[in-house]
Amino acid sequence: MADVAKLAGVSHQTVSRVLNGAPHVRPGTRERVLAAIRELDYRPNSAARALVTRRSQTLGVVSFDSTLYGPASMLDGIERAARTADYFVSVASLRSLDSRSVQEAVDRLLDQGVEGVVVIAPQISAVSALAKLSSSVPVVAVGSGSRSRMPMVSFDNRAGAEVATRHLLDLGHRTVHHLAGPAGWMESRDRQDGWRQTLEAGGARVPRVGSGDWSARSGYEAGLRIAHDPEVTAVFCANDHMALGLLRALHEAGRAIPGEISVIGFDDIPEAAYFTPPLTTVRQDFGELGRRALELLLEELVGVAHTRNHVQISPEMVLRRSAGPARRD
Amino acid sequence: MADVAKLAGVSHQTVSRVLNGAPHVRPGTRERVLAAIRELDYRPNSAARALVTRRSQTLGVVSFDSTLYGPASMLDGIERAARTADYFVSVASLRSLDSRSVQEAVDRLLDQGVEGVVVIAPQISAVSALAKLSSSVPVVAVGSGSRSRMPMVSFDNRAGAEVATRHLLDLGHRTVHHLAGPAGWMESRDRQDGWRQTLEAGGARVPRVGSGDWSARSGYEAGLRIAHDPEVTAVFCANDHMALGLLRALHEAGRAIPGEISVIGFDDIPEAAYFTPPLTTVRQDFGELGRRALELLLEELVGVAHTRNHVQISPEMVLRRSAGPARRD
DNA sequence: GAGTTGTTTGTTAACGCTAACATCTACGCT
DNA sequence: AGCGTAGATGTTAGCGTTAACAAACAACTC
Repeated sequence: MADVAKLAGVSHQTVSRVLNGAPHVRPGTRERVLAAIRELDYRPNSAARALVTRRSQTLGVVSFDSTLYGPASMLDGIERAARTADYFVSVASLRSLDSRSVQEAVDRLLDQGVEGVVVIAPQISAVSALAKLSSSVPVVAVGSGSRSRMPMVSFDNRAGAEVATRHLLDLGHRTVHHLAGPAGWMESRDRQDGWRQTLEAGGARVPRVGSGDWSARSGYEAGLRIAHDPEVTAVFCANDHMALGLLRALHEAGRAIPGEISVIGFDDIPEAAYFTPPLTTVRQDFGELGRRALELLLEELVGVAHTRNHVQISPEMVLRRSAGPARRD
Repeated sequence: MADVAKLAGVSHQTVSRVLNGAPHVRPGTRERVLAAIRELDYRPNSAARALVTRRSQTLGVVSFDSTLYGPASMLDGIERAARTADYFVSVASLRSLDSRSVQEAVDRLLDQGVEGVVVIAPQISAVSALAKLSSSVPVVAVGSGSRSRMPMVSFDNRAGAEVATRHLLDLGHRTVHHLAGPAGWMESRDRQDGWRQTLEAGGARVPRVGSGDWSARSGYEAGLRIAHDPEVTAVFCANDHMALGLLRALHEAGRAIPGEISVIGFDDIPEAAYFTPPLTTVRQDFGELGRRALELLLEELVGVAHTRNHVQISPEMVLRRSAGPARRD
């Protein structure tokens, strides 16, 4: 910076002024400084700036399995939003979701000097870990739906489950089976609750729930178990991947979809439209979720009075061909 | 830090010494300092440290569409590897893949003071942008396969295409059609080259290639076009998503798979095993790829003599049910 | 023309840390 | 005892930036 100042014939402070767009710099001077900067290919040192301003311009994201479509999309949305707000994004992905790991990841980020943290951690344990995390910086959770006091943005999983279940009931199915996600996940719980409530409200019998681990494999295994159960005419799966596995198992067992069994998923992953048959599902806009999370974090950062601590986004049903009317026999 | 020093009754330099594990600190003193650190919940300021050491402990990753399974997995692999090497990772995702965007993203990262950059940028234009990028820090490209001088790690896409094509030929198919990826991508080009060479080596006719944009939708559209072409008995798709769309279109047209048409994909995404039918494909271990890229970057960072500038990983064929023997009629 | 105001620039002092050197102790050797 | 040596600690000076203040100058006002 001293070099630039010398070349432009001004003091280093004036250089700093043009860099930061401070007022009261004569246009001619500004030009000379800019020219010197280009000439020397000068880049301000962010560490020095961070040291004196006490702002790192960096936000942290801790993510669980960023290989999955949901987390990856949220991360993407967060990054995009952060960039437009002129922040950098540093990621820390978790190996496992116990509260120690979450703590550790947040610590790591804090050590780096992030100004705020977004946690993509849908497990109940993770959120409770966060709740007791006395962080020096704002933290917002995303993708979960707990009732904790922590700021968070999530989908209305319950409402999503309701429309899916209702849709099936309206199609004439006597009841709807449910393939839930793994225990401990907020999404699993809320979707299951929504499903159950809808069944009860509709006066339908509530069958035993199966559960998987979100993977297609686990959906397949569940499918094997129910394929020959004549009771089952409609299944609401907690996510599309499991629905895919279920479809596969049903297909192998020779069951017609939706002729004999209707299936609805959750997420609307890009592939869902090309399953056999194309999957009726509940769409979540993960990118939007990430964006909103960052928005909320930014608000906390500037200390806006808590307008709204929880943001909920409504899911939207996508009708395709895997769900149809119940057979009248 | 001064507070810690005072509490422990030592100088700030001694605190620095225990923080950095410097030798010549009496165990008793170290204990007192550690206790003071815990007591005050002190965290070293990374900006100050970066300023004086000139090392940010941060690596940058620029990624194209981190929503896709491949990039997301690589990012994940990179992050994990970076963490074990005690680096932070900062991400910048691109909107588009023109050379200006790449330039911009790398600049952004550089402004932040990263010590090195991994670019997940499979487009030819991106790599050529990198080549002329005179960066002050090491850069490695990943997932591509150009012949440029830039350090990079990639899959041997050509070899992958060869085994897939050969497999189909060995199954008795007179020739193999190809559904290529979009123009401008290194993966598209290399896979297509591998396919073509194998056909030529086997004395088979080289049919016209179709091409998609990696999406299931584009695969579906291509499928619609070839579904009624009796010439087509085997298709090698440049990725699994397009294969999924193709499968769908073929299914709708009533073509039996693999009875009438065999299909092979590329990537082995987690869902591939549950397609209808389960997809024979070529597996890429994206996580491994990311890890290796980081390894290479780390080597550059410590200035190891260029042992090997290009790392290539061999893909592996995964046999499932979508490819079978040609009908003898 | 002296005082007042506003614009433009420069000077100095941090920010929190580590590197380099300086100092002080304890110990062993002759 | 005197000296050298190594270990343990302290002191000082930066790293590159911005904040706060100071100074110089121009343009007004009355």
